[in-house]
Amino acid sequence: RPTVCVSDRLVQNGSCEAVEESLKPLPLQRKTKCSQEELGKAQQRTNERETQKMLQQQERERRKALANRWKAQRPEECLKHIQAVLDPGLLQIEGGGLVLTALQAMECSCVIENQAVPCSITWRRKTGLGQAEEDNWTEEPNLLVLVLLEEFVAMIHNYKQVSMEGPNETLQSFAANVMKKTPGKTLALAVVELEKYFRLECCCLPTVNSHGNRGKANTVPNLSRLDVEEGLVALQLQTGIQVRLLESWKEFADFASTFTKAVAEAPFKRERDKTSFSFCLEGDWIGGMKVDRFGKGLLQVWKRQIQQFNRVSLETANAIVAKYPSPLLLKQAYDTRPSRQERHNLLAEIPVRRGDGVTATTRRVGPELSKRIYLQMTSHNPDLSLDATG
Amino acid sequence: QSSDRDASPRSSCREPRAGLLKPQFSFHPGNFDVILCVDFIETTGGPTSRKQDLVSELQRHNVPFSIRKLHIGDFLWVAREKVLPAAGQPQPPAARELVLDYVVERKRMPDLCSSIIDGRFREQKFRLRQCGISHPIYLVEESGSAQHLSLPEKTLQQAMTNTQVVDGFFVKRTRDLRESAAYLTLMTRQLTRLYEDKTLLSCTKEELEQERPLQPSAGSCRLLTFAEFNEGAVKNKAQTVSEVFARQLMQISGISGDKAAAILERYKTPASLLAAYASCPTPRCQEQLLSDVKCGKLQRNLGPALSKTLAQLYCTSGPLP
DNA sequence: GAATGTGTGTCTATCCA
DNA sequence: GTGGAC
DNA sequence: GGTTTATACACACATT
Repeated sequence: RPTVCVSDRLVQNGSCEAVEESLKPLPLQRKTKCSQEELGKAQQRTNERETQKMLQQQERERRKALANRWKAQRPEECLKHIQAVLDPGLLQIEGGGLVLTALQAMECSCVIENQAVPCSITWRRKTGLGQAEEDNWTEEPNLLVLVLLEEFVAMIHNYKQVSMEGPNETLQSFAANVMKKTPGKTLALAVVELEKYFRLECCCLPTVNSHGNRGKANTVPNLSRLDVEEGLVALQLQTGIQVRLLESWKEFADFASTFTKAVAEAPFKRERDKTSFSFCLEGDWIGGMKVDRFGKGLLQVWKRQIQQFNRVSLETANAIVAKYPSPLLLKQAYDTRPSRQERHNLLAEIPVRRGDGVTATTRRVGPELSKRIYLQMTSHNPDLSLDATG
Repeated sequence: QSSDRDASPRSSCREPRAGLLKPQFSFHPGNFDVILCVDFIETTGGPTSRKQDLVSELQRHNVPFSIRKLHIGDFLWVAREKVLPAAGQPQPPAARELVLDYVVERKRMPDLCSSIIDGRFREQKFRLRQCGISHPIYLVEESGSAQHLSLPEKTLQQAMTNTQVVDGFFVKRTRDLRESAAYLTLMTRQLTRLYEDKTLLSCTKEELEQERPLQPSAGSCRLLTFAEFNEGAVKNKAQTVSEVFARQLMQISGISGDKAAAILERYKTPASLLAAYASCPTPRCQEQLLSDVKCGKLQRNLGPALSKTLAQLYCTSGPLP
């Protein structure tokens, strides 16, 4: 199907049906016994009003709750409903405290908990459904993991040594383990002070170590930046995971803050993208025409409405609007044409003057555009394709 | 190494048209090469420019590449079938090409700035998201981001992280053009390894949109022909009545996407709206017809002012002011 | 939305009869 | 508890 | 006669 974003908009109407339901039982009753009838009427009115009030209040409260939840996702307030969850391992690293400081400087709450993944950050959002104070949070589908420099270097090195297919951990296996522990989450990695490692690797002699398998065995000699890039590209192509290389802990703190903001604003932006028309962002899109309270400018609006069709030049729109200076006049013209062919070609022969003076060539609107405009003005099928060759 | 026919800048930039009409074909392992495609703009900034450095770097790394006019993205990779020269034919038949599932948008910091300001940034991301390629990549060159750009450093970092977190794009940061070339080189090599053992099936965009069950780990994958991809990124898509109606509504100031959608929710077509206006017993009723249409977030009234303006537009029998 | 600031208009709230 | 406010 | 208070709050639109 064509790329229209008229797509899935929320249809949020629960109130109308209920109201109509309550208004239904109102048939007239014959007068037989005055007192009873009066009583019944009164009862009916009372019940009716009670029902209406109840439903109205329920709907109003529901709408307010929904509105508040939507407001909570706006860029300005969304951070206030977010809490960042830091693994204590982060704070035990030198410079890890900067992350806590940076996050606390933002207007989001911040807690330290043991995470399933060491040195990771996750985020929670207040649902807003909680009438009881606090405690209902939903996990955001994001996970940011700080990879210790030594482990990162080791994993790059292990990937380089394709010969040894032992238990040596690579970025891929590391990522796989992380995602196994946190199903359904989008993983992002960060590494700090890799450049410092390279500088030390150059200046100082390579510290040759026994090939200890597990992590803490440190710097592997002769790791080049190319090796790192190789490993990163491999990780990208095999898992789609991206690794942020940072020069300092300050940069990591800034990145964590930026990342937090992005996570907080993500639902808002995604919802907007869903429920907005794609053509608003098209490069040649022009904003609405200003029109005063008595209709000055509506002719320009009408002309620009004609230009919303594909392949309509300014001159063509001018010609059509000159012939039919309002939508209603065009519709009435269609109504007075008895045959379908006449309606299709109503605008086809309208002359369109192109160019200036000597080079002026006069053509016509043409049957193709004429038909498209006819279909647009008269069809009751919203999904009808105007460009279909039928 | 395998220097491509199109690798020389002076060689022809013909774009293979084969494949558009062919319903389906496939490449089998060993019968195709992976080639990096470079957008024409990335190499022709003029002789005074340093754009040729990229070509030099790619040539220095023996990267098989081809320079073309890409209608979206700056780099991508195609699998080109190996064609055997037919007997007596000076030129082998036109090689068919399938575009791999990765596309790169290169952005230098000044470009990123201007893109964000004039709104092209969002538009590009939208087009990349639905161009038919599953893995868009933003290649950002932060050439000493300390430079005074028209936007603060913090803003740009936020934009890049948003692209990663919100849009789900892969964001590769690079220090300069040389590192970018190195990245493209590595990508080319590893993509070659990734795809060389797979069976590549040609596929249309429509088929791809309904289901793409094959992830890059499967033994085969369905890919667009380069011709369909590149043409599809520029051609005007078919319009529907409701889409054009929404665009028409938004021609008047004050009618935004949410407002137009709310109106469309009640009257999905110009005909139905005109019919509703015709059913109104009084002009007063016409003015208020859309006044209580619930708009946007949750059910905010369109209001009497816009309702009246719309009534004027669609109910005025004589010429419009 | 990049981020922030500016003006149109509705919306919510009172007070009071 | 409704509805207007100049 | 036929519009309407007063404040807050959005939204559409315009700028560094």
